Amino acid sequence: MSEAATGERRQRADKQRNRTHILEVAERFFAEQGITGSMDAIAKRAGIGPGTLYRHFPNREALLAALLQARDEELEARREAIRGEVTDSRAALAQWLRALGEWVTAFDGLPEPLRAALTGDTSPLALTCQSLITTTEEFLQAAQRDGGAKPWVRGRDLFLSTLATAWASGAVLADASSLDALDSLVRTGWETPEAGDA
Amino acid sequence: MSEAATGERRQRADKQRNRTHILEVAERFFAEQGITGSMDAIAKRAGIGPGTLYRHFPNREALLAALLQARDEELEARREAIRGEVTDSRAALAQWLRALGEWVTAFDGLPEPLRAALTGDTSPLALTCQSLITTTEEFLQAAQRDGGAKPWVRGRDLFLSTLATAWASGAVLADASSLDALDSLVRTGWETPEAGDA
DNA sequence: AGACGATACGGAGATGGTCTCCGCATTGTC
DNA sequence: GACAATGCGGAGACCATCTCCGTATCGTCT
Repeated sequence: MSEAATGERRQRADKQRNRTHILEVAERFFAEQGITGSMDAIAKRAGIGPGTLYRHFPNREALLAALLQARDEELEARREAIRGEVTDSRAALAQWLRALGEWVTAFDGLPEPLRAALTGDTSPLALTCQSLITTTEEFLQAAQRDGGAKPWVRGRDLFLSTLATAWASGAVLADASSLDALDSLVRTGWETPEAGDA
Repeated sequence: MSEAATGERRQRADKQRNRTHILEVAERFFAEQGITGSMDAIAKRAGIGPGTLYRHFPNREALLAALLQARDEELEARREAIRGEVTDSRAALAQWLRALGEWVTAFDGLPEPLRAALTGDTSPLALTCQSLITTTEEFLQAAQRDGGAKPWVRGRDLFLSTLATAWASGAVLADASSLDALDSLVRTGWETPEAGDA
């Protein structure tokens, strides 16, 4: 009864094996085809039946949430790196937002369910979003204390902006300069003017 | 051969009747349910078969494009009103962007296909987008001539920002202040600082 | 090792959506 | 009133999501 401590029976070995295998396959699949690809196709590629896929992850969102949780750790590492290396709080916020932007562009179409998670609150993605907003809030507050960011801006708004920019960037494949333009548009929005700015 | 001038045969009366009827029904439907609602449901509500719907509009985008073309006229009227009434070019641009933002929120989910039309270029919505970008460009250039907008901003980027803001605003039902926050974030991006600003 | 209960798997199929095809009805003309 | 030409309707092909249950596999207990 060693598993009594966790209150749950230990799960079967094949189940665990299947779960990690599904995640590996889904990660490649989403990276290649975007997150709207057919679920049954993922099951087929993983060599399992649709029933098995859906027992592990009851819908696309749940699968996505599990995938992102793994990627979350990379982002946390990035956060710690920025905290350790970047002393200027304004630059730190900028770098964090950049990291966030890259993270959210990992899979094509990812911004959509993340935005939905902000309203739906019942989504398994909601937790991930919340933690990202919190981190953004921390960087933002530090920058605001040092006068590097405008005091009325909120972390949630910056997160939404990042999401929106990533969403829009799906349209600028042929025109990468638009992405930079949007980024700097937003950045001008939260940053305080440098001394000597027009 | 009075129709030879246009190069086409005059279409049957019932066809024309059906077309306008479909448009009326679809407009209400999209306004109520958002643009992702079932096409067959629209046909049913219009009292016609799906085949008829698809013969008039081969897909959702085509239907949307026809709908927006009608709404386009309202927006053009708005544009002329701004041109006539607002003398300050900076304020004119701001008002135009506001009108654009409202226009694009008329149907829930509209930003998505509009963004897609910017890349796909084969979309029937591409023309509409292009004309909106052109108008934005005109207001922007006027503002830039008068020193009211930063010279490096492009009309296309402002249009994308408006789209992105409208997209994000789907997430802020419970929190309307976020929408204002995003708007002002973007506005700070393109506007030149007023004299005496921080 | 063997047998038994619990657990997980697989895939057939229910449901719902997009879009097509073709026999039939409606229209406009002579 | 008859005859092309044109448009209509809806059955159904196709694809996606997600469920259900008979069957296979696993872990355990003797």
